[in-house]
Amino acid sequence: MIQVDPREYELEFFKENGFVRKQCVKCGRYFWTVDPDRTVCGDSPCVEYEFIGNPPTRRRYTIAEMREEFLSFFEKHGHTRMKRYPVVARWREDIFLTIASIACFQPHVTSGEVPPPYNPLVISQPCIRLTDVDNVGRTGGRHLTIFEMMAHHAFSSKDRWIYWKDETVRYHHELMTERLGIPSEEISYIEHWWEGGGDAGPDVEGVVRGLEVSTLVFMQYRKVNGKYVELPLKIVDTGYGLERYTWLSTGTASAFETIYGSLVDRFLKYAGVQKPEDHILREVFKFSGLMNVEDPETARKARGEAARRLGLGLLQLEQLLAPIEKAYAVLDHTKAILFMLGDGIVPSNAKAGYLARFLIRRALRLMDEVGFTKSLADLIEEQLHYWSGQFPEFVDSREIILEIAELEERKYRTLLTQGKSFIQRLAKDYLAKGVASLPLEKLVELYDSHGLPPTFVKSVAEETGLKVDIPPSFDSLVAERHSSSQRLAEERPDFEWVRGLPETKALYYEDPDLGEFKAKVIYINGSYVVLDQTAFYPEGGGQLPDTGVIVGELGEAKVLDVQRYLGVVVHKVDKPIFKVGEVVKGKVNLEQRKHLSRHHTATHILLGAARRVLGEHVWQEGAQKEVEKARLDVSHYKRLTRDEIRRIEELANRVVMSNLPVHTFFEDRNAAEQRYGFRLYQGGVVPGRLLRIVEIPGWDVEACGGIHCKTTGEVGLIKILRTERIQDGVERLEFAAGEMALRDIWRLEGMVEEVAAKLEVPVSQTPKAIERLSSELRELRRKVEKLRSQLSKAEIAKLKSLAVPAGKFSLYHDLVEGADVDDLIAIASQLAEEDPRSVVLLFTVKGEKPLFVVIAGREVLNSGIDGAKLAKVIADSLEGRGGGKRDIGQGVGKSREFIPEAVNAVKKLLESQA
RNA sequence: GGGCCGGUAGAUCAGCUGGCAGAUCGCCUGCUUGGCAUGCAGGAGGUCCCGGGUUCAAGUCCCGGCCGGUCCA
Repeated sequence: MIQVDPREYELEFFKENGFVRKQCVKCGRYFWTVDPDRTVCGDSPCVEYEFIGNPPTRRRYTIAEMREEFLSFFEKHGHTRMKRYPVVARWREDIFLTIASIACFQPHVTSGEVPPPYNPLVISQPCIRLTDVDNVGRTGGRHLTIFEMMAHHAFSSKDRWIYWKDETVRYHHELMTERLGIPSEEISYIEHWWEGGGDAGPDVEGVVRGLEVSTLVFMQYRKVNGKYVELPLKIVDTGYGLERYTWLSTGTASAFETIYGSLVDRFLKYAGVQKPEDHILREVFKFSGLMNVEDPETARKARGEAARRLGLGLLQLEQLLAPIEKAYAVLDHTKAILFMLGDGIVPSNAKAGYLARFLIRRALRLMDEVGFTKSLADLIEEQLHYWSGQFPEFVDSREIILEIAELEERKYRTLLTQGKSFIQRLAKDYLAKGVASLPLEKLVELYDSHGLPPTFVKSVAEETGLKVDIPPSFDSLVAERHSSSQRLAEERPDFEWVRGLPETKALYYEDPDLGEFKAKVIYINGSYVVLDQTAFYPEGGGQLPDTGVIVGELGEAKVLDVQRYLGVVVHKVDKPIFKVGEVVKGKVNLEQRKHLSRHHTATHILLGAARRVLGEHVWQEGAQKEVEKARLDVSHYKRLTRDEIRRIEELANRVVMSNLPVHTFFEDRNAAEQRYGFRLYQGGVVPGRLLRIVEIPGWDVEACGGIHCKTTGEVGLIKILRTERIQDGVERLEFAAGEMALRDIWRLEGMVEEVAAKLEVPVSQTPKAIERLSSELRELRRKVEKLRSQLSKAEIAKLKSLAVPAGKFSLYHDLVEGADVDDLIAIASQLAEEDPRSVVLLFTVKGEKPLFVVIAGREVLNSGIDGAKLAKVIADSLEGRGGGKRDIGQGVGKSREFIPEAVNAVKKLLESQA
């Protein structure tokens, strides 16, 4: 803990209103209060939840009422009310989920690069945090995976001062006391230091009757190499827990009754769970502030105290609580899943999609443990209905949300049934081998590779009789398997040297058809040239860079690569023939540029088509535009059907034929976000205050730096070449546009023609011809099979009359021309079985070399001569190689001339066994 | 993005350290029965995912690809 200057917390507001600074006798933290007699901070665990059954507010609130109370309060105080952001943080590359209201404004607003959309502003932002997932349900609602963080934010700079600590606490206090009616002396402000995501600052935590309801953070430092550097902005980052405020106002036993109202009883009914009496729950959850599931000791203490007061045994109490805790967690998880799917996350084995799947599987597991009679989709539908008044946006995507939920449940069920039989087989194997308990390594593998949780493995395996121990360190063992996997970052040339150069004027934006331009060389670094302006498009947005030439006084140099760094365009040329100050002429390969821009515009058209055919959950997950072809990765929860691909293709080509204009323009980030929403960020994170917008009116709008056609008609034919599933939940469309599409059709045509030529039929008859060919092949195979067995029978009959005596055994041998090894094996094995006192040695010839198979009868085997031994002897005589095992020997020799020698060798060997 | 696991008959899967491709269910035929369920006997059904390589010999080992699953960030 760092030493914080106590003056950070000395606010005018505290002084004016008679607050005193005290140190909690229990936890030692400093806090501010108007009650001079207070000795404890008022937070749990120093006190229990005193608001349960005894709310301090003037009246009870519902979630919707509390949210409105908060938003309108700050609106009245000059804050602009903002719409919520999605729970999936598509505008950020460092986190997948929106974990706090301030996350909406990071990194561009908090860094000072982009001004906030409104200042000051107020928002109620749904947030998802999976870090406390194990606590959900057990702590009565203190931990939730999904919650709304109500917040007022103010971003102050030297030029524009909004407000800072004093006003923040004033607002907070006024809301608590005057609006909600909480007595001033019940509110404590605990001094605290906050750090997160590299930013830091002092904060105070607002606490009432044991419940921490708000955190008021004053972000003002950035931590660089362990030192605190002042930020250009002073940021008021508050967090008011909507669910906690509402809970505080109702004083129900747990927060779940407050948040989910009528849903609680419905879910309990579906689960067949009898709710423990209210006084029991109240006693229990009064102590939930003490609990942290990761530390079993705290849980034991909290539950122990509740059990003592209730006069129950600890075990008895835990058993009583287990089902309802799980039902509570299901309530929470299904809401979080609704928001995740509703905001467009497609469950997957990677990225944000994985988090959705993780939570879905956890919900299903809990549902099974409690015994829910409804499906996950049913429960999510109930949630959708329950929240539809406050979040009407989910109603439109209802069908897709439910379909995904059904699909995920089905996948999970298959995993379990298949996993179950897999574990049973495994258990039997181990038991048969005399192993009494499952090796730990196998347990880890079952989870890591097959997704089978250790508790599940244990219950299945122990039914079969195999013991399973789950060590407490299980999770870290899994982590260990993944520790050696860091990939090296892709080598990129270091362009740090451009720092300080003026930004290059981008002629390619002003006129995409500009092929020739004059410019001044302003810097040279080896083979890298920087000009004052350029028409060469640098690589970006998945679009490859332009090529062409730069002509100077000493001649012409090819442009091999073009990159942009800090607004400076760097041209890599093949010959360093320029000097600073020289005026040069650039010539862009417009032919190639045209292909790239067709592919780029086609990508936008296709994305719009995919969204219309597949649904609103479709997002661009990646794209690349090359000269010959391009690819677009989109999120979707199942494989594309042929029909869907056709419909996308058809729709896209209609847009082409409608010849819509393609508008490109720069717009202020906030204005663009308000106007078009987050759909803008298809290509990923885009920095900067101004966004370049590419709009195909009525079809698609994206923030995109690429070069586009001026109308959709210029794109020409769009042809999807193939689709590929690059990971669960992401489909890749490979396509070509314009001339390149034509070329691909030619390529396909060529292939069909080639096939037809080889089949010697017209193109139109190729399918039939192939069908005939393959059925003929099958027919012939059968015939060959039959003939072979006839051959074998004949050979057996022939051999029977040719037995050669060899000591007390006999030897059958022959060279079967035209047979292959499989035939020899069939013949030999039957003969050897019929005559157990024999050895069968058969040859065939492949090329010049003799192949042999040898099989010994049962009694010969008993005498110690087996296939392996025989093969060795034979191979030696043939000067070849061979081997085998007891049942069979085979090998190859150098020349067929040695065959008699080999036969002799075997004969001698048999005779020697007198 | 990375790790791990898997792909064998219509389905579920065996197949060890390379050496004759299997089991169960389902399907077909016959028998048992008044009919059905069942039972018994027989039978059909295979590009061992694809392409290379190693080897006397590859479902098995190695490399590449395709497809599926799963875990982690």
